Amino acid sequence: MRRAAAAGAPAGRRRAYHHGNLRAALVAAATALLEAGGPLGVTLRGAARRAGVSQTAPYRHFPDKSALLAAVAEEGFRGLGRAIVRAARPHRGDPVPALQAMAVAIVRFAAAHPSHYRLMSGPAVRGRDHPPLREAAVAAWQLLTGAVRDCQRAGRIRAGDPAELAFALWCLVHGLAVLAVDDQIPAEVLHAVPLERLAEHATRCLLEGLARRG
Amino acid sequence: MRRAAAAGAPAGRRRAYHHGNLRAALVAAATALLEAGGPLGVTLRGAARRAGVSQTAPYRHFPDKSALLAAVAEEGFRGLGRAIVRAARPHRGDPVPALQAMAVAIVRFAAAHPSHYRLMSGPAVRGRDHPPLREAAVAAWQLLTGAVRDCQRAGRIRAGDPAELAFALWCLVHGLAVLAVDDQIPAEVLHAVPLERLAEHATRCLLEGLARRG
DNA sequence: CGCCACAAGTTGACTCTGTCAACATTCCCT
DNA sequence: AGGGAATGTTGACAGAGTCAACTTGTGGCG
Repeated sequence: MRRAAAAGAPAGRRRAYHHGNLRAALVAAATALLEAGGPLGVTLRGAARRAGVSQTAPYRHFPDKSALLAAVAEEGFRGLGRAIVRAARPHRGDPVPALQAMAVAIVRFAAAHPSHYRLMSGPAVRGRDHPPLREAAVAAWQLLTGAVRDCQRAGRIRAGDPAELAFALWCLVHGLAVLAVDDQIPAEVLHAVPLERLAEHATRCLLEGLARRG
Repeated sequence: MRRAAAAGAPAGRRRAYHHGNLRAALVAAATALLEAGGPLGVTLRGAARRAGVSQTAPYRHFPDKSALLAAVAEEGFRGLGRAIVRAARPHRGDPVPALQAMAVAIVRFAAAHPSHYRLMSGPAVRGRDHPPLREAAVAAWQLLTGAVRDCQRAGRIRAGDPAELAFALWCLVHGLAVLAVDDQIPAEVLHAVPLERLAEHATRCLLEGLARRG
């Protein structure tokens, strides 16, 4: 029973054994399932089916289901990081708008990939159990801290531990993203103002509070 | 096979049929499972076992598992509302500290009942599908809006739609709560400042931003 | 060049879950 | 007292995660 050519995985440096990079194919399959059917739609067996292998083949690459989910979430954080960087790029040398653009980008990312964002920030995967995930998440959020530091250097945010100040912004943005993703934003709020405006508005409020106190 | 006395449910007005208020017993059992084993530990059959009935008995009271979870989440929102009210009580006539105390109470509630808070704000139950849940959630958050309105009346927060202003605060607090619950607060932040201080700090920043602009 | 140990994948099974259909029991109202 | 509806049980099904044992392909070593 010969398998009919690898499923188009981008071929890592090491031409893999039987399948041609099953690991990546499984992550891709799980991601597809996630976007299609939400966190509950992701299933080890389903991912295996979609990758064209038997149900237990994934166990050669992931110790259990949560490891697969962690890999998917990790990829998500990488994507989030890219989105943040991309959003900040046009605002070089203008730290406050850059910070604002980053915040909006996070909310936009969540809205564009709700299931993915839910997985990243949800209980299905505890970051502590998966160091690479942890690192990817921290790296993404470090971008915010860096931007806060830039604002401080420009005198647009008061002095203080940038991590702590960025943390407030992080909470705000994450909270908004999570509410959006969980469809918990009251209709009367959302009708009045589109999501991205909400993000701008809220972050502006906080930034005014974070500005140098007179 | 006679059942051995109801399991101590608080006995509603109508002495129930066989079990003695199975519905409430199931919600209690599911809540216990939730607190013990997280969202994944909650199981229809497990709740039934814990309530001392057969696996399919719950279907006489809930159309499916998510309805049970919704009832648990609804109860959670009621508890959250009580906690908020209780926190604000000592600050009558002092709207800003009251608002701050409410914000802290929300974070404290989340930290005290992490799995419960996760369920309330998670994907397991979509509020849209369960009107009572929706209402309980809205009622809890309305408390924040009311407190913002009080602050506006006292001239401590600038004019504007209180729902919209409260929304920013809501995002901030919810984001902090969710991060705490998901164990995603960086250790260096948490070590420096305990959770409740973080809540105070963040809300103060936002409140300063929400104050009358000069 | 041939062989062998190991990595990668498969088969089959077990337990647990949510859910349905059919049946039994108990309560309340007339 | 009796009947209908509310309540609960038994038995079964498919699909999930996971383990043990087996098979197959791969690269390295003699």
